[in-house]
Amino acid sequence: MDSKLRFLLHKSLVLEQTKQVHAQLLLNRHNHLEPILIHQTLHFTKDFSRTIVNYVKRIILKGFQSSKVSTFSWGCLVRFLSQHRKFKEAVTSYIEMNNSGVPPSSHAITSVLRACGKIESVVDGNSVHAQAVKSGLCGCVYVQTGLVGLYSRLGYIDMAKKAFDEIGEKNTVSWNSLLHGYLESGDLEEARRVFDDIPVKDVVSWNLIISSYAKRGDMSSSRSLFLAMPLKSTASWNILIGGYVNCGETKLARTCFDAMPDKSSVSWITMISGYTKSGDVESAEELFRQMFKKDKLVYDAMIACYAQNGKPKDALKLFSQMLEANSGVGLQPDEITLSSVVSASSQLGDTSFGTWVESYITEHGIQMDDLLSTSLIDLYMKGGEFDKAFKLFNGLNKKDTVSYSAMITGCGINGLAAEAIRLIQEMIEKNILPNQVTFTGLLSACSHSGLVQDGYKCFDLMKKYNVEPSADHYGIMVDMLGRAGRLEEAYEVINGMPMKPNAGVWGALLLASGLHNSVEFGEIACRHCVELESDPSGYLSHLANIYTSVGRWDDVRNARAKMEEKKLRKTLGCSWVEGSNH
DNA sequence: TTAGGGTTAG
Repeated sequence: MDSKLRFLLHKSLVLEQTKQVHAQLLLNRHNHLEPILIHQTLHFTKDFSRTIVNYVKRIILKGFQSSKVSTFSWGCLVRFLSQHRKFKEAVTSYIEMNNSGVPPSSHAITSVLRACGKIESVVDGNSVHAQAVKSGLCGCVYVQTGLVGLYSRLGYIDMAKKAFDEIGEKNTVSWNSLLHGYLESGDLEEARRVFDDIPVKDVVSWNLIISSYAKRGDMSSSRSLFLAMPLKSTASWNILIGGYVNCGETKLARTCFDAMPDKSSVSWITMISGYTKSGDVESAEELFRQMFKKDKLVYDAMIACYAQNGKPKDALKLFSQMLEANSGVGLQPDEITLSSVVSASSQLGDTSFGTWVESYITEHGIQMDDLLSTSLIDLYMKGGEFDKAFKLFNGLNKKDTVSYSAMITGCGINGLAAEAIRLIQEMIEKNILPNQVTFTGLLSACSHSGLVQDGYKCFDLMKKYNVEPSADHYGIMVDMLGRAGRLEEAYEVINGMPMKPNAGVWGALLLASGLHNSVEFGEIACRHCVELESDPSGYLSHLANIYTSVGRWDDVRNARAKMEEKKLRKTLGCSWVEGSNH
């Protein structure tokens, strides 16, 4: 029986099988095999699964007879969490292990050190270091290398160097961790020296240095090192692609993508995100379609692509496909998926979705982080559910420019100008710098509430914080002055613009001219709008309305005739193009 | 030890 079970345990198990085998173990009183079951299950689980974590945790918390076994099992769990990027949970589980008096294994220590580095927790990192010393595991190369990695990531390069020097037999990983430290600290010269000193360079050594140049936007150095390296891994290619994507060189990125021999999921995602940034949704879709096996991150990337490029309906459609287990996909969304999805529903103005997301989060144990909260804040503010928005806002771990901007924008839409002004004052006091988005929200708050004085003040504030006003910001100013009937002033603002006014700016003046029946400014604004836009009928009809309001019937007829003429020309143009195709 | 997915406007 024992051997049969052991055989079963060597196979890859999905949760249902784990449960069955576990039941059999218990039935046959083979409890001593539970740790192996845990190990195998976690070892073979490719995609992160919360149900598996919970299941394993239940077994562990029940307790084992020997502390050695407990150490082993906890180590497996902490490593699993850290490997699947659940760093906070890895640290929490490690602490839980400590609290139950189980001594750490070197596996647990190295995994938790990595996690501490990733979440940049100095306090936790230090206490793990102290424990490693106490438990005598500091002589282990892996643990020592883990310490180099931790301090490198935390930015304590001197500590990293010290830990590195203490390693008796340094392996390439130890060297790479130190290299990483110098790269992180921005000391390229020393990094280069370390790189040259590495006795046996592996792909990671090369990849680290290549990626440092790529991150700096120095693609020519990155590329020449890439060409010089002896054996390229998929990661090397991906770094190069990512570098080009970050510089906006989508075409060069695509060339690399097409040239690389073995594409990984990362390659596809990087390329899709490149198209997302350049706004080329079709190309992203094409890649997504071509992908054979789509993992969760690819779905995330594609949903984000839709959400970021003004296609919220497509984002939600893909999200529901992702959830559908019977379509063969059935992937679990996490906080990252949901933040895009919430953003999409916000664009559609569907507040009810926020409630759904919040209950989904509690039901599935998803951790709500600041980015997801921010997208919910945006959603609730736009839907006028201020209490919910403020509650989330006050609960943020770290308020930043984006979350403040979401609040201010929401205030702007709902006419809460005073609140918007209070918020920007608060953020400035906290040294959180406003950006273009913040000011768009703030100015439109003033505009919607008719607070011209405050609007000017806010506009001046832009200079103070080195935010270059865009044409849109001028547009809001024009809108604000125009609504207040100060058309002359609005026109002056347009003439004072450092850039060419766009149709939005002139459109704001035209709208205001309509509100205040000004033929003079209406004509000027309309003329510019017609020049700038391919379809002028809306502008012309607006002008016609202004003529109507002051009883200039000849002009009304003229304007309408012009509209007909343009419409006709457009139709003729279209049919000519169509005709030439045949 | 390297490479991939997220939030605010228009």
